[in-house]
Amino acid sequence: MANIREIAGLAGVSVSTVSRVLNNHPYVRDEKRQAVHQAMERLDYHRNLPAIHLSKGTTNLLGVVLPSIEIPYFGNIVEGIAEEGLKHDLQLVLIQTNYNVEKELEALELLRGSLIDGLIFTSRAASLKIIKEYNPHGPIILCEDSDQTDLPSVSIPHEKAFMDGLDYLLTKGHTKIACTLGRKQGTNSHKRIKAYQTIMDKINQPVREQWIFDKCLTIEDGIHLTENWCRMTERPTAFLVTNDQVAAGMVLTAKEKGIHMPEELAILSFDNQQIAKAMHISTIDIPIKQMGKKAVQFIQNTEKRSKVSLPFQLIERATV
Amino acid sequence: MANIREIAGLAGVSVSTVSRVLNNHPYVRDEKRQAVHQAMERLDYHRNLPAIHLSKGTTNLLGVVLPSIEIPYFGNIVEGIAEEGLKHDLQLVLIQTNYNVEKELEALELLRGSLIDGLIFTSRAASLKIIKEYNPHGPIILCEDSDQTDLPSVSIPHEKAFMDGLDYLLTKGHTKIACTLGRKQGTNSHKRIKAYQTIMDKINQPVREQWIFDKCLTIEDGIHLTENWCRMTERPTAFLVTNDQVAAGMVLTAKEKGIHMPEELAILSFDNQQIAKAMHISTIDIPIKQMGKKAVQFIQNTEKRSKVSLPFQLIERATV
DNA sequence: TTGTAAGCGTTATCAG
DNA sequence: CTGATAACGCTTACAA
Repeated sequence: MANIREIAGLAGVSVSTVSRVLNNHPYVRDEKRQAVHQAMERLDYHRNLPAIHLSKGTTNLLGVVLPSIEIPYFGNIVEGIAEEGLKHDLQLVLIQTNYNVEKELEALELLRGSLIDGLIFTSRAASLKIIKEYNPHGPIILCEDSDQTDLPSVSIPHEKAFMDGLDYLLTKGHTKIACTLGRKQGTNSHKRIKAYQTIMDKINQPVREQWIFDKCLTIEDGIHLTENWCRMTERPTAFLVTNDQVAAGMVLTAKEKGIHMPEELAILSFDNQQIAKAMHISTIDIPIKQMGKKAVQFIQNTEKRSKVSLPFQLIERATV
Repeated sequence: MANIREIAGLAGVSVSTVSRVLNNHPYVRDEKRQAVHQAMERLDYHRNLPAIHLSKGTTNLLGVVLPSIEIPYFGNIVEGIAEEGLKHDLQLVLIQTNYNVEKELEALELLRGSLIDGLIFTSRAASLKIIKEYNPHGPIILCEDSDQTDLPSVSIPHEKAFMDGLDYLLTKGHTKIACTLGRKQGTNSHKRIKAYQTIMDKINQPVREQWIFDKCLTIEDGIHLTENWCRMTERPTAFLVTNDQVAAGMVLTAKEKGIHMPEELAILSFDNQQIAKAMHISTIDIPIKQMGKKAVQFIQNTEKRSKVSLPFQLIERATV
């Protein structure tokens, strides 16, 4: 693999000149520029990225932490990040964690080790305190409804959205409402739980712990949930669930069991993916891709606010 | 950011010694090792990855080319790659292409530029000829049912699988069979088309070009397809479709329109994702994750064959 | 066991 | 406009 020095030799110029033409600097006489180009052609020259990275101190690589790529929500964020990243010539390094703190630390070490210029957490298990310690090494963006302002964050207002969802169920006559979460420990889930408690208080309903279902993320989970619901002695009449996948699983199973929807069982979910539209599931639209894009804009310093709150929208369909 | 030289100075040893303890080399007296560790602690030392990469000539970074992360099939492959990559301490660099050849070339340039040690094409638009040219710069693996042997490939035997699927539809009494593809130009699609032609010939049916639907990948596509089907003058009684998403869209719409399945319209798909099970869709299971894993094993030289053919399995459910 | 020194391939400063 | 030359931070012969 020819290097810049060999090019310089063959072209009869100095390495600096070669570097200049490589980086499209002005102030290079055209003859020399041509000579360099020819030499590069002749020796089939191609730049060595790690060398450039070392010399420059930056890599144009962006780290993305996500629990699992198979959960559409995260896939969508990545899609948004990729789309916006493309504009800024950024490549993505994916760190799949399954909410394993160790893996998240590895991602942070990539930042500290200067392999990536910035890091986006689509979700996290590690504590904010730890994450913040890495901030000096590069921008870190959180895709969550965060109250702190040390780290930029982008999200919809989950508490408000969850309250709106519950209110909607209320107006439809439901008071016995259950809900599901993806991961109770998450920031977004905390907001959702808070909203749940607020509304239950407001309508003088007890907060039944067993009506807050944790770890519900997939169609499969939705199926089990409906089966579960059938066996319950005291049954909620409505569910506000994690995402459209869970809702889909619930709806499919409910239909099979001849459960009347939405009279007997109403379901409202989050995300508004294709599947929700196809199955006429009432849902709260989240601009997921947009979140990814905004996150990149934070990295690029295009976005100056420390917290961006994106709009959500309730979509009325057939399941409520 | 402290570097190896400063550590050496503080610890009273040479840089080589520091490097040795950094890389767990033997032949370092314990005292010195301790001293180095202390110095690293004191100066909060952390290695600089690009420097290591430049020096070593490798990066432990693996490139993954995929059209879109939102198509579950590709997401699954990536999941498999990530899982297996984890074992070998590989990080993933994602290159989303939307079948844009330019983007694929960029990925190949990352390989040539020594940023990634290997590259996996989960699918491709670029010609084999071009891709092969980059092989000297690192291993390139194709996730497709390829006939060439210059580049390692991993796939199910698509022609056989498609024929089996068609045969199955035949045994169920269907002769007027249509099919859908994700992208006609793809290698896998070619195999599928070939199988389609073979079987249609065998049963003396014409190959109706308008019964081969291209660009069918999503639930939405499936919905349109059924709507389309309703308007057709001559209707197929069965579809062998790209994937479970398309099938799901078709089934949902068919049910809404009161179309009798499988009598009036039978559907067989590929992949066997959660949604297929949930909706009782008959499908041909593909070990997608396994494909990703095998691809990584190729990169790691764990797999010596040039072509790996994985088993598929027809899953009988309610739509045929 | 340990140290010296020569890379790895660029960029960037500074003098001309 | 151009060229020396010193970084960038680490690995790895080779010697000792």
